[in-house]
Amino acid sequence: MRLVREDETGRREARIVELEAYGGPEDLASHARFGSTTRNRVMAGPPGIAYVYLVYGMYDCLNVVTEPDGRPSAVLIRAVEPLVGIERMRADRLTVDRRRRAARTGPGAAAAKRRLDATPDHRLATGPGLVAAAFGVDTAWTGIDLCDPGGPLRLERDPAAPLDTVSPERIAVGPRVGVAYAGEDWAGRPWRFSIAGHRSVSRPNPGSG
DNA sequence: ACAACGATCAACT
DNA sequence: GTTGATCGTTGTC
Repeated sequence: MRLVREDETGRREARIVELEAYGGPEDLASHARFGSTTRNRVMAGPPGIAYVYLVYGMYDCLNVVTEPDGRPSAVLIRAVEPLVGIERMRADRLTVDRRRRAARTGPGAAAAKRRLDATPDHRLATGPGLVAAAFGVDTAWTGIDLCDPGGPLRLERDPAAPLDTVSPERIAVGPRVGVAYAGEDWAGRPWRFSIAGHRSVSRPNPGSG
C-alpha cells in the first residue's frame, strides 16, 4: 500500500516497504499490554484508524489499527520509499531535526541541514520516527481514518498493482526492533516484515523467506 | 506527587 | 559498539 498525505498545500506519497505487527494484551511488546489507556485507546477501536505516539520524548511513530473493534492491535509503519512531494518531506524532516537540537542554534541547525542535504531521496523515511517526520504527522493525528479516500492522511492501493504483488519470497521476515524488554518469547517473534533488499528499508532484516 | 522508562536517531569511539 | 538528547506515559508511593 501507499501512504498519502494530501491537503491544500500539496500531495505527498510513498510506498510502504517495512512494518511491524503488534498484537493484543498478551503481546508484551505492544502498548496494548497496559490495557486501554488514554494514549492507546484507539488501538481497541475499529481498524483503519491512525495511532500515533511519541517515543523517547522525541519521535512520533505512525501505526495503523488492524484487528476488529474490541481487539487492541496495530501495525507500525517503519519505512517508506518517497515517491511524490519529496521536497515537502525534506522540509518537514528538517523541522523535526531542529526540534531535536532545540537548545542549539547556528552550528547545530546548520549541521542538521547539511546532513539532510546529503541524504538521498530514498533514505528520507527509513525509520518510524523519520516516516512521521517526513509526513508531518504527530500525536494529534491519532484517531483519523486512514481508509477515508478523502481524508488528509490515508492509505491507497498502488494504482498499477494489486495487493498481492509482493510475492512471499520477496518479503523479509525477522524479529521486531527495540523490544528486548518484552522477553525472549515476544521479542523473538518474526513480526517485522519488509520488502527484501529494498533500499528504503530502515536496516538489514535477516531471513528473507 | 514523583521516578523510571521507552516500538529512535545520529554522533561518537 | 556505545551513548546522549528529551518528555509523555505508566506504575509506585
